[in-house]
Amino acid sequence: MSTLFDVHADAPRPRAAEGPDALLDGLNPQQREAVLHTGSPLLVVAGAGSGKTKVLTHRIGYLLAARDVHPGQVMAITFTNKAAAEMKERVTALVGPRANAMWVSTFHSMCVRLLRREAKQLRELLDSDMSSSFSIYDADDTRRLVTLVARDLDLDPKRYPARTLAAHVSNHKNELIDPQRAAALAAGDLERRVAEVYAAYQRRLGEANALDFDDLIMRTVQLLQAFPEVAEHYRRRFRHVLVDEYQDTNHAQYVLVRELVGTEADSEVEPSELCVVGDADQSIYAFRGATIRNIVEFERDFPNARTILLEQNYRSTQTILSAANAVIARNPNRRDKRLWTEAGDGHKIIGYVADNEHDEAAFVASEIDKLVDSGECGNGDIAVFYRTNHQSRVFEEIFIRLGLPYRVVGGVRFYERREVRDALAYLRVLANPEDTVSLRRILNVPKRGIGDRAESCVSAHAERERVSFAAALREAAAGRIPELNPRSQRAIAGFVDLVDELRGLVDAGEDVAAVLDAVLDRTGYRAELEASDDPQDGSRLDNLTELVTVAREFTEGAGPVEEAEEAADVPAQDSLAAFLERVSLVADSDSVPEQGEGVVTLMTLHTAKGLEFPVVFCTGWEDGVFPHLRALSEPAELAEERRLAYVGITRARQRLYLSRSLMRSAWGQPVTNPASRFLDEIPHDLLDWRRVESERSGPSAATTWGRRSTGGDSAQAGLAERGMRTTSFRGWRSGGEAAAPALKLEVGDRVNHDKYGLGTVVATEGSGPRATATIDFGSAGTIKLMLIGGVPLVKL
DNA sequence: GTCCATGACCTCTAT
DNA sequence: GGTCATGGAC
Repeated sequence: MSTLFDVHADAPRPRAAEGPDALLDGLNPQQREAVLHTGSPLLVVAGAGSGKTKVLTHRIGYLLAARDVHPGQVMAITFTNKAAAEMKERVTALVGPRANAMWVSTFHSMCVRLLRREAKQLRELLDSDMSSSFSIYDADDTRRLVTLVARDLDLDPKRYPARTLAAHVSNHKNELIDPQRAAALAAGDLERRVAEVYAAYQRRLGEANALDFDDLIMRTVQLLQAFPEVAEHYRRRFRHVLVDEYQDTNHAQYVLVRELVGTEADSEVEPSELCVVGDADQSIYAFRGATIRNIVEFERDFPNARTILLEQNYRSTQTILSAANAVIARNPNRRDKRLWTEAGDGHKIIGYVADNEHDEAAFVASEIDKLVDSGECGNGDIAVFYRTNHQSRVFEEIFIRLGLPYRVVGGVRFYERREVRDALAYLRVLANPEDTVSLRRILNVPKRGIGDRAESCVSAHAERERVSFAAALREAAAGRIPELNPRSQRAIAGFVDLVDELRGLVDAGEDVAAVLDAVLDRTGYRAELEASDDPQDGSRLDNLTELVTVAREFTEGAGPVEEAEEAADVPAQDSLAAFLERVSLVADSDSVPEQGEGVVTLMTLHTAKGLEFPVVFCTGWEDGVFPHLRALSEPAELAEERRLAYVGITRARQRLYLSRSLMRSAWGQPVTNPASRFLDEIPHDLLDWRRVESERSGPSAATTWGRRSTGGDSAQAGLAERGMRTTSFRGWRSGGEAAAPALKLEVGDRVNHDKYGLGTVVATEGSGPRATATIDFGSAGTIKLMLIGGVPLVKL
């Protein structure tokens, strides 16, 4: 979690102090050309591991050091906070602290920043009372609001599930289609319904003073287009626009970039210099609207554009690159690109066929153990990848059992946990009283006697009187809704008073952590969890404590300082808004552990993009799992899965393991899957199969073996078609282990662990099968272990 | 109004 | 194997 709010302002000696040419040292000819290129739009096609971040940061450094560009004229856009923070840090290392005046941020936070600055125009554009403290709705909020809207429109939730409706609305927004045009374009029944929902949903968002993720981009584009003087202001200011991961942009983001840069036709201002970096082979977000078109057609979109290809790889061994090249070469219609390295062949790729997913996890665990024991690498050098989040479970189980420190990135995310969302909903209501979705979420949480009946009564009143839900709630509290029974009225009055009281704290200038703490206390939320005997509520409590800590770090940390230059943009009391914005826009990859943390990192292939590890275990190579079942029949989706394979393989620096399982349980049912077609696409001499068939299991193993041994032919066929997870969320997933605690420990007990040696118990938590102990093993570190059977630990 | 049993659908990936 | 929406009992 700490990486989230870290800002490293402390620069050693800026490289630029040695003169601008020092910024060109150590670059290969193509990289150097990309840094030096001046004037016309530039596309850097950067293969995996080809030093694209280096090019971006050195280019910015060179602009500042040699081309007399002021940092305030530079805007750099990425997709994750982590990437933005890294870029800022590296530029700072090159040119010193003046780099702080640059806008380096994600698409989404850049848009939030712009929209908050231009709140007046935004109000005009939306013709609503939208204030600069608008809420940001994520996928879950969006789904809830769509559910309300669909209910209002009397749509059958079976025929028109909220998820489907929300997905269609999202697609429209990514294509910059407004509700009117959606209605005009609608052909079938579904599309007409979607258009209706879209219109009503946008109206409700406006009333709630909220924007969803897609709106952040779409509204920014609309604002720049509707107010040319605003667009011109930004064009005059940002003479250099740089975009990372350009292959992941969707249509709206593409238009946004064009609006920011401007064209010759925008008479007054010369277009700004544009530099985009990307790799079509690593485009894996088509499902959320990203279109490869943007990178493929760059030269058509921006006449005079220059393209530079980076193919030399500085990350992996040639063996790994050859495997990656061979797989990606199967994709049709791609620009040929072959990664190469001077690093030599290195180790062979190790393959393993497991009997089931537990066997696969055990193999991974034992290999990790061997590698770490041999001293070849530490746990922090190792990553385990899988296609879908739920596959992490078996790895977690065995890692916990063995006391192997790990962290799962993503999955059931911290900010998606019920208790965390509840707490944040309170904060959002305090920051934005009109936030209907959040208001309705907390109305009866914890239970205070405001049931469905009372809620729909208030909601109906709001509709009838054409006032907001928040206003109707006040009416209700004042007894002006006759349909409401006195008991409900009292309960609502109590709730309104509670919220007012809490808002008083915000107005009095209390910091976010203090407000959050008060929320948890005065609502009784904390007390309810403390009183509960459900073991899950223990970790809920921990998560809330963690959230308070995050809030405190945010207040004390660099949050506001980082934006010193821009501080005047946002009213001071909006540290609350700033905090909410930050937690709304975090990405999974923002919480990837640092190598120094010494934990094995588990994550999906999607989250792995942009990262690298000395040792990579890529698991679940089975048709139906990876490539995913839903991609098998769809060539475009299969191509995207293949790019995902390419991404996974190219994350590895030294050692790569590929594994699959003959059998795995899905939805509680055992399923057998054939080998992934992508395995056959890897030249056989690059692979060293540690185990190919089951010695124990039955017929399915034989057929799978047969398929593997005729790999060459089927390839043709294929062508035709903080410590552990607990840093940010203490407590593990529920369910699973049934074993009783192997031993009872108390603080102060001395123990001996097979692997970590002697230690002292410093804390214990939970009971029964969930009992854990945090143990200080001295030089081996402080580690939290589950005390279930099988843990190699004895009490002394 | 709250609690609990049932069943659908599910998990693909995520700012 | 989990979550969430729904419906009936109290």
